[in-house]
Amino acid sequence: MTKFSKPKTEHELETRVHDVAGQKLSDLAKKIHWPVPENLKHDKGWIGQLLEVHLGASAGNLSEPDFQNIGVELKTIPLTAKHQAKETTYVCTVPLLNHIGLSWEDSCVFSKLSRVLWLPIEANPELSIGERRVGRGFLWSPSESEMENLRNDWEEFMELISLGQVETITAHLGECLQIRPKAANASAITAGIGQNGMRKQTLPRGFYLRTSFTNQILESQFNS
DNA sequence: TGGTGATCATAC
DNA sequence: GTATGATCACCA
Repeated sequence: MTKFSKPKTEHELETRVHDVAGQKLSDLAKKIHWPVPENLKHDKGWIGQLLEVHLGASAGNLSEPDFQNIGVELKTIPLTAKHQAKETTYVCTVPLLNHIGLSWEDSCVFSKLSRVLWLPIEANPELSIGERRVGRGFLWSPSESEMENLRNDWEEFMELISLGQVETITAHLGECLQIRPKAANASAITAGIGQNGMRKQTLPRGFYLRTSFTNQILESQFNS
C-alpha cells in the first residue's frame, strides 16, 4: 500500500488514523518535508492540510468530501489542555440566494456532516506547533437527536435569510449551529436578499458548529 | 476570559 | 469572488 494513497474503505481509513494517533506534528511534517510554522497566524489551515496528506485525502479545494470515494469529511478539532474543543468548526458557506425550496436533506450542512472523521489535535498554547500531538480520531454520523437539533437551527436560519433578515443574524443565534462571517475581511461582499426582497450586497457568511456541540460528540466518544 | 466578529493563505 | 483549510483578536 502506498503511504499516502486514497483509503478505499472506512476500515482502511481507520488504520491510517490509528497510525497517526500519538504522533507529533513535527514528525508528520518531517515525513513530507514541510517546515513547521512558529504559529498558525499566517497558516491557519496548516494542521488540517498536514493531516489530509497523511490520511490520503484527495478532494483538494473541490466542493467534495475529503475522501470522496468513501464519502467522508475530515475535520481536525483543536483541543485545550482540558481536552475540550478550543474552536468552533467551520461547516460550509451559507447560501444567501437561490435557496428557495431547498430542503434540509439537500443542504450543504446535512451533506457535509453526514459522515465525518473527527481528528482531535492538541492545541494547548504552551506547546509549540511541532510538539503538539495527534489524538485518536473517529468516524461519526449525527445521532437522531443531533440531526434534529441541526435541522431546527438550519431551518430557523434559512427562514430568516429568505425573509431578508440576514443582517440581523448574529453568532448568538442557534443551539448547535451558528452563522458568522466567512470572508477575507469585513469588506468582502456577495449577493443576498434585502429587507424589501430585492437583491442586496452583504457579507459572505458560513455555518459553524458550536464548541458545545463538538464537545458532546467528543464526550460520547471517549467517556463511554 | 470566552465567544463573536474578523481575518489569513492559497488555488482557480 | 468562491472554494479549500481554519485560528486570530478584541471586547463585553
